[in-house]
Amino acid sequence: MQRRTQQREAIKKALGEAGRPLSPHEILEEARAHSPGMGIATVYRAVKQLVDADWLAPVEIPGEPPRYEVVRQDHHHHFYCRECGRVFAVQHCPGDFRRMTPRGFRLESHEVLLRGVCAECRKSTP
Amino acid sequence: MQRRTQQREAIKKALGEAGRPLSPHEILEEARAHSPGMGIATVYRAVKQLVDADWLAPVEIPGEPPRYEVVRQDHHHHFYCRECGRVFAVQHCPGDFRRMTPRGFRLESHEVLLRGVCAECRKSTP
DNA sequence: CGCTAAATGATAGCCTGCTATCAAACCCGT
DNA sequence: ACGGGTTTGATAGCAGGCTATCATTTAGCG
Repeated sequence: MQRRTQQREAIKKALGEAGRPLSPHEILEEARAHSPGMGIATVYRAVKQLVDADWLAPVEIPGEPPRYEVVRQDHHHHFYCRECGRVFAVQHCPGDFRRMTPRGFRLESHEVLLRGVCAECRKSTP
Repeated sequence: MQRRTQQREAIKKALGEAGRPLSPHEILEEARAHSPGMGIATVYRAVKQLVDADWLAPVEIPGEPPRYEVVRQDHHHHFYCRECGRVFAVQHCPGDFRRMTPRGFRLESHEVLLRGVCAECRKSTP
């Protein structure tokens, strides 16, 4: 059976507090604040379990390792900052993707990725 | 200076005739029809040159090797068939991404990826 | 407590996509 | 047709992200 370990708690805490999707390495860094000495293997193991348990959802970005965010009900998309590499959730999906789908194709889902510079990076590098 | 070789011509022909973005391995397969015995290294070399020359544009898909399509003027997006893995260009971008951008962020570009099953795969696997 | 199965950390290994290397083949101006 | 620099094909090597392995530590039931 599943045990409640210091490490897994630290990982869940890190993801919950971040408020944005984190990569495995970001998770490791944040979680080490609560549980020093944690190894990367533990992060990968915990992430796999949490995804299987529907507590985490992967956020895929081309050419980047996946980020993971705590699952939420609302439909939303993401913003990728090319300066710091951080990913943020954004609201307001402009639906209307049926019309884009070619005749005869079955549309099952869609992804929107915004790219640019986040507010924090705009300040530091104007 | 740049020579006009059978292989590079075959690669350009394959990409031009495909009418959709191709991965390096797809390019290799198609180009071998025109130039048997071609090696994968030649494909990677040609693709790099053609991208630099603005004749090809990469199409990035999370967790997949990039596809490459002949550059075109119109703004468009892509459809990924989960059955055959082929990528297709689609029209009708639902603009309106300013409204999605968080306050203070600078939006520079956006990507829309539709996922589902293409017409051909719908027929063969209903 | 004491025990046992679960979890951890370190690290070697795997996988995939891509690049470097180099001898052989080829393009093309002369 | 010649010759020299370009291109090619084969393959070894690299990089990054992830998984497997295994001795050690630990949670938590009894």
